[in-house]
Amino acid sequence: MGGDEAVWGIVLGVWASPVPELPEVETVRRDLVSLIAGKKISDVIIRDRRVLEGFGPRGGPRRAVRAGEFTRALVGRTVRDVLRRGKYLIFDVGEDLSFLAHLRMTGRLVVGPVAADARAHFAFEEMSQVLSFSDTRRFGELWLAKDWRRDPSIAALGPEPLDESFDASAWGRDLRRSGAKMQSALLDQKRMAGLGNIYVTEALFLSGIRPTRRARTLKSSQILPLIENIRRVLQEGLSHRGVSFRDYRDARGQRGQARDRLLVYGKAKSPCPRCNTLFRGLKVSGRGTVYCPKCQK
DNA sequence: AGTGGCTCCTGAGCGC
DNA sequence: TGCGCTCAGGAGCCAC
Repeated sequence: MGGDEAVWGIVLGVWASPVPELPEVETVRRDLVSLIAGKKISDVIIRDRRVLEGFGPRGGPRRAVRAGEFTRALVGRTVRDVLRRGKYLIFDVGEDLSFLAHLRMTGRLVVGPVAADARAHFAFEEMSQVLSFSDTRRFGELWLAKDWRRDPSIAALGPEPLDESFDASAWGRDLRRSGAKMQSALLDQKRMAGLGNIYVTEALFLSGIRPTRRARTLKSSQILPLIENIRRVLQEGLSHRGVSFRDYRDARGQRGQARDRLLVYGKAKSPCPRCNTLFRGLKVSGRGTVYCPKCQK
């Protein structure tokens, strides 16, 4: 961890530990397409088999994984493409098979020398560098799917906010029928895929909506601006290659620069740039958020 | 339907 | 200096 990050934690008065969201995962995806698309997998090393098991009820393993099954299924396959749905990465290795990755909180997928802390890594033919999956907190997962669109995690996801086909009016109607608080509503991956705490917090600030505001109390005139602001913060994150506080890195191991663009996230007790009122931090349904008590209603 | 609480895990902050 | 406690958080699942 770099010293500047520690200083930031102190300056902000909050130890923000954000995790990869849509812009960060999309940045990794784009990097991976240029780095490994078309490459043939020559070996898969699983150093920590829990990376394949995931978490089920009471934290137990979600899937039974036979030793070697994952490796045998993938060796000799070519990575045809790398796709993204929400915060999930999908490695297309054939009509009949994909492998999926979720970085959860601290996961990294980096192409380079084998990472010292890699839980797993993939080697490719005619390529000296490997794809390492490192993950300090070990919440991340890798798993196989015959048809990724039918994978239960993927199938449950809501629409992609940056898709051209995103149906704003249907989404708005659905949102305004929900009794959930806005912070929870936007974090719900079934309602919209890809948002996490950072971008939800930023989008609500830009929209003048309190995190605790009930979705069904929004005016219909607030829906389109909200969607525009969600898209704006996601695009801003994307164009600066994601927000790095502590753990996030792109697939080349580089930090993203979008942290400098954040207006509210992690800035509790700082003055609002619009009205100078001090931002307030609070928990909404177990999630930390920050808002301006004057600008956000 | 929404929420709270719990699980996985580890490192940072903090009280003493 | 260092130990032990608390907290954070994505997703899944359960209870209310």
